[in-house]
Order: sequence, then C-alpha cells, then structure tokens
Amino acid sequence: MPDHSERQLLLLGLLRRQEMHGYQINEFIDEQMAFCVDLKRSTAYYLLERLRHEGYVTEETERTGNRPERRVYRITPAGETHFQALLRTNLATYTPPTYANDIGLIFHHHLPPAEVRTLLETRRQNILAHQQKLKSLETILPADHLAIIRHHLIHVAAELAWIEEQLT
Amino acid sequence: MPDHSERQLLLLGLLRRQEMHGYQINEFIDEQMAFCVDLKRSTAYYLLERLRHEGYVTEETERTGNRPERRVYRITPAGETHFQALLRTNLATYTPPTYANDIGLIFHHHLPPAEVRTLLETRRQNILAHQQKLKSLETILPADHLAIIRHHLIHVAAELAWIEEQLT
DNA sequence: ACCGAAATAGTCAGATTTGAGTATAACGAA
DNA sequence: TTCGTTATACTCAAATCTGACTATTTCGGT
Repeated sequence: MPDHSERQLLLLGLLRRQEMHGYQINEFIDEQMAFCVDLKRSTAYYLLERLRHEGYVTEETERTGNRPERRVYRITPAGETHFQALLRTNLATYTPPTYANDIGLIFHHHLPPAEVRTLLETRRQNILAHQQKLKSLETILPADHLAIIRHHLIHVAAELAWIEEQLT
Repeated sequence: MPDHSERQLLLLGLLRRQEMHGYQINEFIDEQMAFCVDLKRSTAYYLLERLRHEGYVTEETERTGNRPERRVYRITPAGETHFQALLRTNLATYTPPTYANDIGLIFHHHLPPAEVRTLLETRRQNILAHQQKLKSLETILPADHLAIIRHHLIHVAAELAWIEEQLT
C-alpha cells in the first residue's frame, strides 16, 4: 500500500471540476502543475487505470471527428468521497521532503575546501535561477496556485540563506 | 538513465571510508541517515548489485564463525573516480524538492474554511513534532551531520512561517 | 539446559515508474 | 501538393523499488 495519495488526490481533484480525457489531464499537469508535482504522462495513465479499477472514476471512450479514440474519465460518487478523505488527510499531514543534495555535503571533506566553495557557488547560481523561474510563474499561473508558489519561494529563500551560511 | 546518483553517492561514500557488508550498510543508514535519505534495505541490496555490475565495487563473500555468509563490498579505483564525479555534480546542483502536501492546498476550497483551519492546525502540530525530533537528533548524531540537520531545521522553520501565514 | 527475543543476512514476487516507441491527423509553408 | 512539424492519444517492455518472507545464530533470563 504505497503512497500515491497526493497523486490520486490531484487526479480526482482535476476530474472533480470537469470530466477530462487522459491527454488533456497530462497537458494540464505539464503546463500548470509541473512546478509542484512530479507525475509523468505514462504514470498518469497507469494511475487513472487504477482509479477506474477501484471504482473512483469511470472511463468512456469517445471520438471527435477522425481523431484517434480517447478515454474520457469522470469521477464517481465513491470517487467524491475518496477525494474528500484524501484531501482531509493531506491537509492535516506533514510529509518532510528529502533534499537530494544533502548527501554531497556529508562527504564534502573528500574534496579540497576551495573546490567545494566553487561548486557550492555554482549551486547558489542554480538556486537563484530557480527562484527567477518561480517568480515568473507567479505572473502566469491562476490564482489557486499563488499560495503554493509562495510556499516554494519561502523555501527557496531558506535554501539561499543556508547555502550562504555554508559559504561564509 | 534515471537518477540514483545521490544514493550511489551515499553507498560509495560509505564504502570509501571502509569496506562493509550489506547488513552493516543498512544498519548505518537506518540509524544515522534515515532522517535525510530515503533508502530501504532491499533497495540498497539492489543498488549494491548494480554498482558491482558497473565495476564500482567488488563483492567478496566471507564468513565469521557459524553465521550465514555475508558479502563484503569494497570500492574499486573506478568507483573512487565515479564517487568524485558524483560528489562534484551533487555539490554543484540544486534539485528542488517536491512538497507532497502542496496538492491539498490547491483544492482546499472544496472544504469549509473552518475545517481547513482545523486540519492545517493539526498539520502545524505535526511540523512542530518533526522539529523536536530533528533537534533531538542534533545531540546524538556525529558532527558530519550537523550542517544537514541545520539545513532541515531551517526548512522546517520556513514551513512553520508559511503555515502560520496560511492560518492568519 | 531450554526458550523466546533480538540480531544477522539477505531473497523475491509483485507493485510502481518511466523512457522510448507507435500511429494518425491537422496545419503551414514552399 | 507535398512535406516537415506539431498536436493528439496512448502502449509497453524494461528499469526500479519495496513489503513480506525465510533462515540461522546468539544471548539473556529462568
């Protein structure tokens, strides 16, 4: 019983607004949510199939014009209930993230200090670049996402503070 | 070419200090590093096998007394080189984490505001509990880890600031 | 001397994830 | 009109990850 819950929550939440076909869901995620979720297209199809299996969504094939068939997903009442449960749990929970770059710091003394400084300075530049990207997203994404972007910006600021402390 | 790099870095870094057998590596990770890496025991065995396949470590079975055989891993010269490359990349890179609980916030308006407040208040308690755990780790873990713990503490503080902003 | 608990040392089937590939349609430029 | 590009819609083999399980040894207490 691994933890798809956020991803399930995401898919159900999107379908709750309106029925969608797979490609559409993936487009939306790629364009609007890529900055805060990690969910590849093929994984989304897999999860939709699972949601269907569990009775949380229905699948209906339809065809527009001459294009290939597509499967339209619609949330079921059971899906609604599940969505609410997942949402409550998600809001009440804190899942500490893992910081992939911590590992390097554990072993930093295996390199000359001067080089470590240079490398971390590069890292700092990358963080700054990421910060800029987030700031530009702030202007183009819908208002629902503002709180999330602020969330990320706060953490990026923390990251910068920390790395500058390391560089000092 | 998915990204095991941090985990590979971790395993090679441990073996760089001293040869170790699988169980020993897992013990060490569980006791000292669980707070900053996510690596299950069976996954570690899998990755060690891969490192062996790629020539970065050698495997030698040995037996102490009557206990079951165990495989002792030792880093090779190629492994050393690889370790340094991974370390340099890791230090220079910034990999933004994903925050699993962001999703809930996107959909928070599907619940009554009062309930959202209660749920987020619970989340805040969980963050505080996590903060305490980190602070107690600070006293028992070796000095190499202090920078990492500070890193986590800074982010936890950022998280608290953000959630309090949401609650206001 | 015997028993239960903990430590030692992994294995493996099954779940999950993804990159690469498949196939058709619409669209614009030359 | 023809040909390359982009959009539409997935599929699937292969890589990855993990929970549950197996099996033996040591050790402390009674």
